[in-house]
Parts: sequence; C-alpha cells; structure tokens
Amino acid sequence: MPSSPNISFVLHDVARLLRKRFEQRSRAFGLTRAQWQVLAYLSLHEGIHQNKLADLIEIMPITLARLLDKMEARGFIERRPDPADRRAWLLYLTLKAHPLIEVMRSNGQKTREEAFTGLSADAQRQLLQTLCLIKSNLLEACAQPAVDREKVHV
Amino acid sequence: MPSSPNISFVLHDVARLLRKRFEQRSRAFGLTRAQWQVLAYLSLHEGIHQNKLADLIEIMPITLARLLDKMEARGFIERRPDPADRRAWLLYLTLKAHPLIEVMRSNGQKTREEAFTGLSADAQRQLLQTLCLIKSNLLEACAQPAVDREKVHV
DNA sequence: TGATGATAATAAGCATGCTCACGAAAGTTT
DNA sequence: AAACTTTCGTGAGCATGCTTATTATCATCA
Repeated sequence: MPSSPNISFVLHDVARLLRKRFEQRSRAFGLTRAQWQVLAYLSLHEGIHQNKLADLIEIMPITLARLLDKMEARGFIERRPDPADRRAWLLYLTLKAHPLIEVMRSNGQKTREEAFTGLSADAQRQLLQTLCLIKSNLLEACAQPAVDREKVHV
Repeated sequence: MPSSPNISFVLHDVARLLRKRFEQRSRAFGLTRAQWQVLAYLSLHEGIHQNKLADLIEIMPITLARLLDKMEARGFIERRPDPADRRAWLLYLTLKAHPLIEVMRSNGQKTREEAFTGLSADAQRQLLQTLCLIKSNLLEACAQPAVDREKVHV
C-alpha cells in the first residue's frame, strides 16, 4: 500500500485468496473450506462435544453450531444426545463423509502447491513457524481488553 | 492439526485474529478493518472510479459497493457523478474522514506490534516477502479454472 | 434441599466476502 | 446509424465470522 505494502493487509488477502481458490476446487463436492476444517478436526476426535470442538478450531461455539447445522442437513455429520448430559450433543461423522476426507485433503494439497510455487521447503517451514508464533501472540492479545496504554498510566 | 498444523488453516486463523484484534481496538471509532482498508487506499487515490479502487484492493466490485454504501451513510466518503461517464462515480473522502486516518494507522500499528512480538525485523521482512509471493501465485491461480490436471490429460 | 452460579447450545443481528444476474451507458464494428 | 460487445455499478442470495442475549441443564454451597 503506502510505501511498502502493509503486512496485515497482505496476510488478509492471502487468506482470502486461499479460501477462494480452495472453494473453486471443492464446490463440486459440496463442502466449503470452513466445513472441511470441521470435518478434518472431527475425524480425529469423534464423539466430542460442540464446545470442545469449537475450542480446538478456535472459533466461537455459535459459529460452529451454524456450520454443523448445514453439515448435518447435508448428511455429513451426526449429533447424538449425550446420555450423561442432556444439554450436550456428541458429534460423529457419517459414512457418507468418510470418502470425502481423502478428496478434500488432496484439494488442500493442490491448492497449497499452487500457492507455494517458488518457495523452498525451508521457507515453508519458516513461514509455518512464524505464523504459529503470531497466532499465539494474537490469541493472548485478543483475550485482553484493547486499552490504550498511553492513556491509562496510573 | 494432524501431525503438524496445516499451514493454510493457520494462515486463515492468523488473518481472522488480526481482524478481530484490530476491531476490538477500532470499534469506538466506527470503522471496521475492511472500511479502514478502503479509506487508506482511497486517501492515496481520490477521484478514482469504484472499479479501479476494487482492482487496487483486489476485491469484487460488488463487495466494495456494499462497503461504500455504509461509509457514505456514515459520512466518511462521497460519491460524485463523473461528468464524462454517466454510469460511473468519482470517490472522495469527506472532511470528517481525514482525522481518522492517523488514528486508524496507529491502531494498525499497535495491533501489529502485539502480533509480531518476538519477531525480528528481519523475520518480518522475510514474512512480508513470502506473503507477497504467495499472493501473486494465488492471484494467478484464481484467474484460471480449477481443473483437475490429472483427469484432463489430452 | 433449595438457591446460586456456571456451562452447552442456540437465537438474533451485523459485517464482509463470494457467485450469478441485470440494467444502463459507452464503445466498436459493420 | 444500427447492432453487437464491453464496462460500470448494483440487486439477490449464500457462507462464515463476530457480539450480545436466552434457555435449559448441571454443579455447588449454604
């Protein structure tokens, strides 16, 4: 942007374009990027509660609930009542979902190959590491009120 | 996620958290991240057409139109008719918007400082460079149909 | 046991992105 | 000049995030 591009804007653009490209590929299979993320995590934690899964993915529980509504309607997941807690559901993949996992993983792979053309394996490792650090910084920051420290000084 | 976290998911998370943190800071000023991006680009190109601005920001023109609707309603920007083309508008900041630019730039700065804690200046440069490469890869990829090359082979 | 507080899921409503489609105006070709 | 094509802006409708608020249930403590 101004003199050199703003790194936050670029990061945001890259995320948006990754999603866009992934969905160009995956539309035919009926799963969006977000739904694929849910499926991927859920396949490793069947029988989990919604709240726990939302924690894993680090989205708000209500955001996950909406995604699950659609995925349930389309027959990819099941909500079974938790016999031990009448408020809660236990989440499971359906049989229909299993074959999708490999397809979507491969779509993600192809999208990443396109995105990372010209990046060495080392640069990719470096990028991942940096992003993980930033994410952990932000998770901590978001949990604190955004006060203007200059103005608080007592 | 699986063995090591999926870099696309992490990238997406970081973008989402950056936006969230920025908006925690900026809510009081009435501008969202996306609107601030519009303002920032527009301040460098007053008198531009909507299509050109959408091109600069690399979003769909209809997405920009919705943002401008809100920003116009709140008195941050003006659409003036283009005397040379009755289909088009020329975009301008209002007087009310000017003082916001510094405030928002500083909010962005603070958010970035939080996000990049523990990253050397060199690592930040490296990150920016890598992201720009990925963005350009994706811009090119998105413009092409997402065919499955293995299946096409003729 | 009975009130009080915490937790699981969801409702309502907003913002930002997209695709697809359309009307109006401008530009180009015949 | 008339007919075609392109371009500018927007309408409709969907997906994914968020904040704030509500309901039902569970857990705890007096």
